[in-house]
Amino acid sequence: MTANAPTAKAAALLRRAGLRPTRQRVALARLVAEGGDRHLTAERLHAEARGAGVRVSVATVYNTLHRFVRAGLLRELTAAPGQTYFDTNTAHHHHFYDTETGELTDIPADAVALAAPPAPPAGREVERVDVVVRLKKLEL
Amino acid sequence: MTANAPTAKAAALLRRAGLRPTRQRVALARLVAEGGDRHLTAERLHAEARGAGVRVSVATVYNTLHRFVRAGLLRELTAAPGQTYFDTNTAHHHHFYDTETGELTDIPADAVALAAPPAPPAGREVERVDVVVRLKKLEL
DNA sequence: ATTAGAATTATAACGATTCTAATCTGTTGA
DNA sequence: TCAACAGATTAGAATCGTTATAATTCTAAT
Repeated sequence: MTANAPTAKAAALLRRAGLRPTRQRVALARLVAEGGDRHLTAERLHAEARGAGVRVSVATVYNTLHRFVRAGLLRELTAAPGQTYFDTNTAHHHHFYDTETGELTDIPADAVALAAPPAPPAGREVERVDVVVRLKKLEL
Repeated sequence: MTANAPTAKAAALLRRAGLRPTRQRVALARLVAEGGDRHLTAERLHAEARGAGVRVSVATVYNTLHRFVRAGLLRELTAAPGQTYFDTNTAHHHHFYDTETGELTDIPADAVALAAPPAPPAGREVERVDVVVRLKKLEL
């Protein structure tokens, strides 16, 4: 039996990002990478990990998610108060936010054209531009 | 001595909005109206009220802010997790968000031109589009 | 004045997140 | 190979902003 391939890949990914490939990080990286494009909460990822038989604490899930963000593996996303989403799609794009369900859906970056906004104040530069299209129930 | 004019104005505003002009609401409405365009937190408004000698509980500040939002007197604003801002400028506009300080600054609506985004899913319509330009410290 | 309904309150509860301090693990280099 | 140190993980407590509860106090209309 050779070494587990997806695990080795995840470990390599972590090493490249300058993160020690611990058991927990490798497991979380795999769940993140293999889940396709989606908008994860810490709670959800924790539940998935536990469900997959990975022993990991909430604190570690939070720490790891934040490290992944700093490493560019995830993007933090604020659409609603009291819920931080982690977007596995790190490419430039925007979101629909359904105010009824709390669901987030991607909008391709090129579907939203932006004119140049005012220059940022002194000593600051634009990190990124987030567009959130808030959806409500259709009223007749 | 005639009746206090700003107080009477605030009471009339509340009545027009279908809200009973209680002592607390009148005081909060005055603080909101007289503070100019800004981005308030519940905590800040509570502190201002207490500082102005108004006896009001946090619960009432939250209730009142939400009622003001429903009445169109304020706009709720989500830019960072764990902090809900209430914008006294209810006109259509966007924001700079300073990731260092948490400070919000207005961007006029016409400074950001949007191409039509994809059609919303069935049964939904666009409530509004929020653009947040996230600022970071200038790197050399 | 009375009264009914609405608003306010203190306090407890809540969910999401972070902190703490102890324990464990991965890596390095002898 | 293994000792040792820095870094990572942990359970659990603590903290944050916010909301619920249930009793009390107002407001407005009679």
